[in-house]
Amino acid sequence: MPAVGCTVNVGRPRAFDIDTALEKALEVFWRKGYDGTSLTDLTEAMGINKPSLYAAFGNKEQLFLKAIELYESRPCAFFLPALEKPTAYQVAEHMLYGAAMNMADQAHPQGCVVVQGALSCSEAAATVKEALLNRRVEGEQKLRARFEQAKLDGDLPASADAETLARYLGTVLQGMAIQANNGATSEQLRQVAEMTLLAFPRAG
Amino acid sequence: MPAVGCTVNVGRPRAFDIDTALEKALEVFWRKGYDGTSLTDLTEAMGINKPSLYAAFGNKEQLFLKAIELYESRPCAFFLPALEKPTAYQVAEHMLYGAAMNMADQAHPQGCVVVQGALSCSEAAATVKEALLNRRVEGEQKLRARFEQAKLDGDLPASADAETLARYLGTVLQGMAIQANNGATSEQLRQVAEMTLLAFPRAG
DNA sequence: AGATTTATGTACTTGACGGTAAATAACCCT
DNA sequence: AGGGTTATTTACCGTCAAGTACATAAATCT
Repeated sequence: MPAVGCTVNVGRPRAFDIDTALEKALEVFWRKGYDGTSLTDLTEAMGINKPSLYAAFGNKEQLFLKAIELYESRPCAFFLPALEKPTAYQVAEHMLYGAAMNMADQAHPQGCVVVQGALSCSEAAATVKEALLNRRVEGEQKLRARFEQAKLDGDLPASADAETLARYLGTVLQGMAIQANNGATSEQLRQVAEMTLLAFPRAG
Repeated sequence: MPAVGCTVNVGRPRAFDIDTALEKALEVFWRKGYDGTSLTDLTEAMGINKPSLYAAFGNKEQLFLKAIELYESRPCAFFLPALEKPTAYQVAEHMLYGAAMNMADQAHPQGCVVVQGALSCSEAAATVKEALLNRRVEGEQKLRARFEQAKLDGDLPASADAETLARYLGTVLQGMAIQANNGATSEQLRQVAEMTLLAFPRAG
């Protein structure tokens, strides 16, 4: 008897790597959005056929949600480390420069799948739209919490409005996603980051 | 014989108002995006059936492009007047406050159809995606040209980088569209506008 | 009044969509 | 070697997509 609650090595082995397949799916969703991506787009990119996709990922919606998780853990991995920088200004700095570098990176589609994956969409995409919206809002809440902490730490003036700072930063970051779609380069986004920081309070 | 080159009043008259039908179409495209909008969505919102839609507007793509023209002439009418303000700073000010007011306005869908109408989309939407991208880039070029003029006028320092200023402003404006989709209020966007202006150079 | 012209309503075509049934293939375990 | 289990392949389902043919209705022109 195999160990309980453990995936046993029984049955025909999967012929594809589930992680690289998910990466491929993410790339398609990123370029085409949820509504714009068909199952045929997905299966072609992933190199598998539909029953394999459904067996491994559930359905289109669940596949998308899993792709988003992958996105946050890898292509968009600059976000969380930036939060841990010692001062609010450095947090903003790393976040903005990280985004500038990342969003125009030619190694993957431009922009941010959390912004552009299901912004305006059909009713069929309502769930994923909501999921993306929540991620955007949560990201900003994390920024806000970080800036509240910075006020306690004294590296933001007590008069600073953490919520507005977070929203300002979120606005620029999300705007950068559109800019990257417009064809802006990393260098051009870096200049935007620089300007953005001019409005950012420095010391307590 | 009727006047040459003039639409004559012959045949059964159209039973719907073509402008209000276009307004309705714009609203649907705005909320659902190009890929997310079906002809059924359109005909229901417009109160007509498909042959009338095709006779009046060509097809889905042409209808979308006409809706965008309407958008720029009406819901997004703050853009061009802002360009005519006397100084670069005032241009930025009016643009940002106009956007803050407009994008979260509950009288129509939130955000900006030029940003969210076909950001990530299917190949079928390639033409409209391109059209929207061009509009975004052209808007920024107009800003840039206005700021170049401001340097000549002396209300921007000669050292100012008109292109970067325009891109910074474009980034925030486009970011505001996402924010409005996130549920941000006009007041919250106004605060973002205020912060944005802190980075904007004032006098020569 | 009758011919002409244009819009409308119904019904249809073709193809793509998301999703699945059933048969077969490849592995592990005893 | 054979049974149990899981993945793959092929073919399919029902639905809805965009777009259209055709008959009919409502106006103008002569």
